[in-house]
Amino acid sequence: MGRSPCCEKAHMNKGAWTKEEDQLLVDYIRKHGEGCWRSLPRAAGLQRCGKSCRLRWMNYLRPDLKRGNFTEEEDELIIKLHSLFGNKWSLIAGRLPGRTDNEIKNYWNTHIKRKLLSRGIDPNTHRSINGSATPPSKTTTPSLQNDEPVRFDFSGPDQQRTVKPEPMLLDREETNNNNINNCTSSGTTSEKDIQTDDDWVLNLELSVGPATTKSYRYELTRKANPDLAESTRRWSFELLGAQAEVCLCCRIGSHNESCRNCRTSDVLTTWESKIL
DNA sequence: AATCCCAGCAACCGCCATCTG
DNA sequence: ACAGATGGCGGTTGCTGGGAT
Repeated sequence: MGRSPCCEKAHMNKGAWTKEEDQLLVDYIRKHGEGCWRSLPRAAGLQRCGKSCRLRWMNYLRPDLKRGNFTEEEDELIIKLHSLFGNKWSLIAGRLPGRTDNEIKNYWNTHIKRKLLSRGIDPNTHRSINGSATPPSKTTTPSLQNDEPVRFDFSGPDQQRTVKPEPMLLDREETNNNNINNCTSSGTTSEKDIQTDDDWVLNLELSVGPATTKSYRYELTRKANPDLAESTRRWSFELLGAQAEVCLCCRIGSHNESCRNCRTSDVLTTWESKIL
C-alpha cells in the first residue's frame, strides 16, 4: 500500500512562525540539509506540518533569499517573463535570483498590476487597455510570429543568437497564445529597435541552462562528495564556502566577464576547475 | 485619540503530478 | 497495477501596520 500520512493534523501549530520555531528549522536544515519534509518537523522538534516547514524555509528562511525592494530591472524582467509564462510564478522566480514565487506573486498583485494599468496596459493580456497596439515601453518586447525565429540576447547586437520558439510556448493555452501573438501584432518592437546600443534584450531561451543555482550547486557538491548522492535532496551551501551571490545575468545564463556584480561565476569556475 | 480603510505580505488551502510501498 | 503519500504550485485568505478621516 501507500505510505503513512505526512503528519497528524491535530496538535499542529498554525499561523505566524515564532523566532524559536524559525531557529529550530534553520538549525535542523543547516545540520541535515533539506530532506524529507514529512519527517522533518518531528526530527527538528517542531509542532508544524511538513508542508508548512517547507513553505517557511523556501519563502523566508533560505539563506540565498535577497529580500528587500525589487529593482526597476527586476520589475521589467517580471513583466517580460509574465507575458511569456503567464501566472507560472515558480518559472518566473527561477529566473530571478534570490526571489521566491510567493514573493513575486505578491509583488505582481500589489505593485506591477497597478504599474501596468497606469501605463495603460492590461496586466492579464499585456495588451493596451484601449485595444490598440501596446504602447512602446523602454524595454523591448520579443516578437513571436508563426515560426519566425526570435532574437534574444543579453549582451548586445554583436552576440545575438537566434532562438526558435519552444514547442512548450506554442502549446500554451489560448490566452497565453494570444499574449504572444499580441506581442507580435502590437508591432512595438522591430529588429532595428532591438539592435540599438541603449537596449539590451533579455535572453529568455526557456530550455537552456539551470534555472536556479540550486541544482547546479547540488551537482557540483555531489561530484565533489559522492557520499552526498544518497541524499538526493541535500545541497550544501557550506561546501561552497561563503554564499555565492548570483547576479541576474548569471541566472539568466548570459554571464560575461564584464559583469562586476557577480561573484558566482568566479566561485563556481574556481570550484569546477578543482573538482570536475 | 479613536476608528476606518487599504496595501502589503506571510501563511494556508486545495489541486495535481510524481513517487513509493 | 494501484492506492495513497509527497512535494510543488497557484489562488486565496487574513493579519498587521500605516495613513486618512
